[in-house]
Amino acid sequence: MKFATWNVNSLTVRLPQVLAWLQSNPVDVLVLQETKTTDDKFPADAFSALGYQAQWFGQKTYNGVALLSRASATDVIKNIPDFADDMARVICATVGSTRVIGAYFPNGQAPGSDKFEYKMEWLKSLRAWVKKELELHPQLVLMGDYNITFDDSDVWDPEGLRDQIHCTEEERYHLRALIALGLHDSYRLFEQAPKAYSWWDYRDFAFRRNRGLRIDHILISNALKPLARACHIDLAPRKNERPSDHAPVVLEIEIAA
DNA sequence: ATGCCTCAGCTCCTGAGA
Repeated sequence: MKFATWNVNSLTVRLPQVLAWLQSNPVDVLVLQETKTTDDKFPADAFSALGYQAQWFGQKTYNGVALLSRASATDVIKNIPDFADDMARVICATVGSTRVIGAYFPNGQAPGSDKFEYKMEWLKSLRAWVKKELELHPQLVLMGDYNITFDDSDVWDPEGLRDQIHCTEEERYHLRALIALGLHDSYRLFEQAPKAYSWWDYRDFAFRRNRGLRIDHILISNALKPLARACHIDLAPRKNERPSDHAPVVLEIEIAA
């Protein structure tokens, strides 16, 4: 099976690119972030025409997530249970034998800000919930736009961005705490080229200069780790004419679809 | 440069993203 995550920065703008990408990359599960559209406008028919079922959870202007799958998705959860949130950030479902969580982690804006505080609270609640999900579902994939780098190797300018948003010790603590639940950064299970990123600022020719961050991750549980076969970031969509600022991340894993 | 680009919306400016 192949699992992928992509922050599309408006599904309205990016729908043709997502459909084209799925046709050349027929993954089994794709989770989307920043759909930025209300549920009544979600283009479910366009995905079903390509053979994908969809689960979606959106809102006006900001946030919004979706889970596309070839096989049917069951036991769907939207947002973190027991965490009151007016932002649409999480979609979770069982696909085949695997529990899949797609998440759009809060940005956090700046250390010390109210939004940073919200990010910390959200991360704490996410972890408590994922812990329970792992107990119920040993085969689990947690993927999405984490808005956190693991370490300097995920950052184009580690010195210049030290302690800046996405690179603070507090954020990285929460990321390591997720790992400590029994999860693995599937990207680093394989040899990767240096300076590999999943997001580049729209400004200042950042993509052309490869000034980016690796903030989109696919974490897999202990039970799935020995089955992982490959993980890569697909740079092709970032070269499109009107690209998202994020690139998709794809995991290949030896489970029957 | 509290700048640079992109997107949504009470749209010709502003807030937010990362």
